[in-house]
Amino acid sequence: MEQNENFEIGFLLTASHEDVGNRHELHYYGRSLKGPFQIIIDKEKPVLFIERDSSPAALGIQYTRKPVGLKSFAQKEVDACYFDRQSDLYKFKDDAGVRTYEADVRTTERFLMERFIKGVIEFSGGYQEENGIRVYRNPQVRKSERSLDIPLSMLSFDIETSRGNDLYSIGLHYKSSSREVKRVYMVGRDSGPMEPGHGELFYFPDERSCYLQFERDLQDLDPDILLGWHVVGFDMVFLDRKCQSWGHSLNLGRRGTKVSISEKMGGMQFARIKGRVVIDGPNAMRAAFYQFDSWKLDSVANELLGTHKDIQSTGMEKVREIEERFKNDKPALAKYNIQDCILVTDIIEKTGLVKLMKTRVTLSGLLMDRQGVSTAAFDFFMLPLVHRKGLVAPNVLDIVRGLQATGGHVVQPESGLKEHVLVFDFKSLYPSIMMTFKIDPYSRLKSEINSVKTPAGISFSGTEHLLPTFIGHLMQQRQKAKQLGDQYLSQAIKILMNSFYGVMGSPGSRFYHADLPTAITETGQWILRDTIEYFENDGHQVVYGDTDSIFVKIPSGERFKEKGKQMARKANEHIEKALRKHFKVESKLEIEFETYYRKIFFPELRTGEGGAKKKYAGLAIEGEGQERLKFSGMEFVRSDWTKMAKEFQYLLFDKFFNGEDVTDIIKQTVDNLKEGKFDQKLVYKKRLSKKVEEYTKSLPPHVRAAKLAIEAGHQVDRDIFYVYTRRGPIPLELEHDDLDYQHYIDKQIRPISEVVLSPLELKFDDIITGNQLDFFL
DNA sequence: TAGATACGTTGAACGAT
DNA sequence: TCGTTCAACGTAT
Repeated sequence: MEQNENFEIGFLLTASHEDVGNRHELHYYGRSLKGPFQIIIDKEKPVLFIERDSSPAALGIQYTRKPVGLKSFAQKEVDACYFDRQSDLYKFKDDAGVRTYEADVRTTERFLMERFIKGVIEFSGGYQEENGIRVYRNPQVRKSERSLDIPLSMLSFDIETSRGNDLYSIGLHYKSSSREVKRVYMVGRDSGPMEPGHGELFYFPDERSCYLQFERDLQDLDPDILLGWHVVGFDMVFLDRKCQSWGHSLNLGRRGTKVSISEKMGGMQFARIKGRVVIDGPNAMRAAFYQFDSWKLDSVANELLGTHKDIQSTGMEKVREIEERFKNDKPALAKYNIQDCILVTDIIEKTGLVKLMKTRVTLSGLLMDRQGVSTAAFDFFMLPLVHRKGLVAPNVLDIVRGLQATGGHVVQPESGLKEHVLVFDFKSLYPSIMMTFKIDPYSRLKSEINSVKTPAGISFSGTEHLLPTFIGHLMQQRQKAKQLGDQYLSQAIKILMNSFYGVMGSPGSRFYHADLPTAITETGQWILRDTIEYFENDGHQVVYGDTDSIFVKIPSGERFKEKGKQMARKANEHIEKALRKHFKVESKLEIEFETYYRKIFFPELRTGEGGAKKKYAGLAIEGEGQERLKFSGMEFVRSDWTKMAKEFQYLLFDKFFNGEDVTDIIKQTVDNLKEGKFDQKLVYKKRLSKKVEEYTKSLPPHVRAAKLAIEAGHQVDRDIFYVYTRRGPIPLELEHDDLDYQHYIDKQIRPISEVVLSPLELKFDDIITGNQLDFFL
């Protein structure tokens, strides 16, 4: 314990690097209990590897070539080349004319991973106070065994602008464990304060002085996290352009450093900020698997917090209202502005997103702004370990794609209604297959040592492996987290574990090899088929299955919970025996009883014969015996069907499962539609996967709608909302009084109805025209 | 600032009538 | 006008 006394423990927020003259510096920013700190390392040289027998062209670049006792995956000896500057390494990689290895590994990450530092760092040494922050140059650093949950301060901001290029105001909401600040910076003549309780309002004669005060205050508050809603793509881009026009730069980083904004693929913007993590609400929430019908701030706030924005209108109307308030009621605009900032803070706090992100950092080692780059997380774990096994990995660009792997096995169900069906699930199927058969990139290379053969005939070393041990630890840790009720840790582990299979199967990873995903999925297929066969031999009917799940019919009158548990136990015993017998491996698989459906319905394929895969609706019995309708793959769960259609499908199946007449609800829905009662529920939503101009091969309805919206001067982002009128698809932003009810009958109500009508031998047209009476005559 | 494959459905586009 | 193919999207796992 004493040895810890000189070491400070902190949490890393950002990492960057820069060539300073002839040196290369790594810059880490973080926060400890003593406050924010910066660590500068200038003793870590950028490195890549080249084959021993290669002769790089002379480029006039200084570097040191050294033998290091490492080999490539193909067993070629390599030398390390150390460069003074990162730019020299890049030039060498591109122009030296020799194959390089690991030239694309970031030096900032290499430094951390080789020391097993995952977000939490211990450091010791002298520091200098610069720009109000403690700066350590080349301190002693080491990984930490201690856990650290340090509170981070957040600053949410939002700008209001005119339709054109005028800045109206900037709102700021700062929150730390000890302090809260609400301020609005407004351009224009003093028009009095905000309503009491909403914060301070300051006026400035021009945009420049308004922004500069905001920037000074932000630097003064010095938050760890910058928050906002589309804050990068809108607010920062706007302010950056303004700053440029003033000959200034957007200095929102720590120590007054500037924000650099770059364009990603697909037109999305990315902001690099030293010392502060940017959390852009919608992106961050999507990355944590949140789903909302609409990602507008108002909708998300409403669903999550039950609150509403001060201005609820959207599009042109909203802009007009903002302009109106700016002209006539600046305090009201300020109130709107600050409330948006606060909403974002509240949403992020409510979701626990920061806590989840921090937890993910401590598991993967990737800092907060790199979460979601699964390949990088895999590198962070794997690279230091393969180095210690004497190997270096290839560059990602040198990876060649092999044969595409097959996926999971899906059973085609018989269509129609079934009763008393139990669903069994393999827990983390792919990770447990990797553990059972010791599948990872390293064990593939060492397959001749204590070979284990998978059902696909691909071999791995049963003893020389790295990932299976890690997965084992993660699974244990997850179990513990669940017991302790730590949902963030549990979720973070799940995300990480689930990424391994995808990474090994992606040519975007340096550890890709076609044999890895193939071995995993084909083993999955073997196990699923074998287990289905087991259930059938045991006298049960298997009605459906997909990848890691099996749907089994049981006789009526059984106590389903006991029956399910007992069947799962016996199936596990069977699997254990089967894997030992066929492959001489110890099973790490676990199948468990998941759901009891008192009734479950598999629809007929609309395009083809037989029951559709990946689609069903069921009446599940939950814990205390409550009934619940569940839908999988059906229109009810699809975001591109209208609200009317989804509500209709729910009611329809509710009746259907309870053996009630379904014709009434169908007729009623059509009548209500025609009477205009659903006019608010007829909106389609679809994603634009590329820019509108790039749709050249065909012009689907949602793109036509988007085009109209853009022509009318509306801003269209990722999702387009539209309705069908007698003129065709029209974006929600434009006039749409002439709704085409016949379209909605034919394209929404009819297909959903027919799924349950055809097994009842009823015809949709007869029902809505009233002809179904003939049937009873 | 690249995790995977399997699958169903819709409507446009296209070619043959 | 009809049947077929294909682009596009969203979903299950």
